[in-house]
Amino acid sequence: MEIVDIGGVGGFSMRALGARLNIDPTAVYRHFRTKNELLEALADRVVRGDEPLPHTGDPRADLRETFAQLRGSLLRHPTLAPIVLRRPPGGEASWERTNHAIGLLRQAGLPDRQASDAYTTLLFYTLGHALTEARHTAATIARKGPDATVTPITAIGSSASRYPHLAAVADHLAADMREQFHDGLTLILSALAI
Amino acid sequence: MEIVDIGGVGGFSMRALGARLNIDPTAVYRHFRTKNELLEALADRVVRGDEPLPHTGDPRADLRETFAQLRGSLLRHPTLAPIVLRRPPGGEASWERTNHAIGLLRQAGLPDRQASDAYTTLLFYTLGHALTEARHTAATIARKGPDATVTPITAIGSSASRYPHLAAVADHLAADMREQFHDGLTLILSALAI
DNA sequence: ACCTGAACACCGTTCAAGT
DNA sequence: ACCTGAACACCGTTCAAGT
Repeated sequence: MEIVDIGGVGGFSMRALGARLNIDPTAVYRHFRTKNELLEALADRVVRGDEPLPHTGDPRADLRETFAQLRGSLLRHPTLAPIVLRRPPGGEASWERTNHAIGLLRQAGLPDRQASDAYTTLLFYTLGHALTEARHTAATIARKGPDATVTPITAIGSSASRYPHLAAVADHLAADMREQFHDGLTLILSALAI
Repeated sequence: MEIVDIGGVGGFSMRALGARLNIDPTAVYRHFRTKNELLEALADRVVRGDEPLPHTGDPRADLRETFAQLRGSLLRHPTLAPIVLRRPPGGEASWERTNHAIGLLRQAGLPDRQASDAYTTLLFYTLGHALTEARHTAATIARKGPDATVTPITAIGSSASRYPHLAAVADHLAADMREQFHDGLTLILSALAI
């Protein structure tokens, strides 16, 4: 995880891992069948995150919190985020979080079909949002090193005459993504009447 | 694009491209600075898609259509989908579609700030949804070859006792993803009062 | 049980040389 | 202007051999 956080997924190789562990690179194959399996184990740790799943008793608050946790964890390991999306469903931690979230939606009174749809919508929204933000963070780190301050997404550089609507809302598009994430979450939860 | 659609992004290499074109692999560097730049050009073609942007005059219908187009294009080139997400904003085709969609949201009466937020929400929802479906499609193709019928996502194999909520809605989670996509879109558009 | 080290079959990219 | 081909510095993975 250290190697990935510092050098990005691109900087992670079996040889780099071997060097970090003072071990022959091929020794890793005793513990993971392929490099991909190793990366997926890292991805599962990202989905789990550091904090315990929220249990305040308020489904709406807990739903906001679990998806905020997921977003936070993805942003803490930005270069790993695409792998979270790529890996097939089935990781231990992702099932844990899925089961918890669906439980909250059912607790909020949604019938099974709606709970399932709502979960899918919330998950995809969170993944898409976090990954786009993560992509930007990863690009900044790649350019300026791991300690660089991550600037807000730069305003659109394109000609205002070709893309007038885009130019009109450019300032808002560039605005704080954390706030945008929570606003979007609110939007979806209201639509669900939660 | 042919190489990528058949063998996946993993099967695409400068040497493979050279062989396909009966050309020395290094000749490609006369036309693209890096392999990544070449893949991003492909990703931009995926965002553009085959169909023209919808202009029926009904913002709600056009919004549904443009995001459905994007989803369709992503699913037609499933292994390229993660690259669409990874690349920084700025591709010609993606700006075209962004400008068009924001125009529709403004036409529907949303103020700039809300239009910006709504666009972000709709885009991330569509990307996340399509990419997860694409991931499944790509996995099926990798397992069974390019002509295999893509089966619906398999029901959860895990123990029902450990994840009771997940087991309860498993049938719905496994259901038709196209319908789920449109239901989610409806949910978000209603929340926007469009 | 775990690690080593040579080896295989690949990569992306650079650069001098050709036409 | 465009292509070639050798070369560089890497990859993931396998496998026989060691302890």
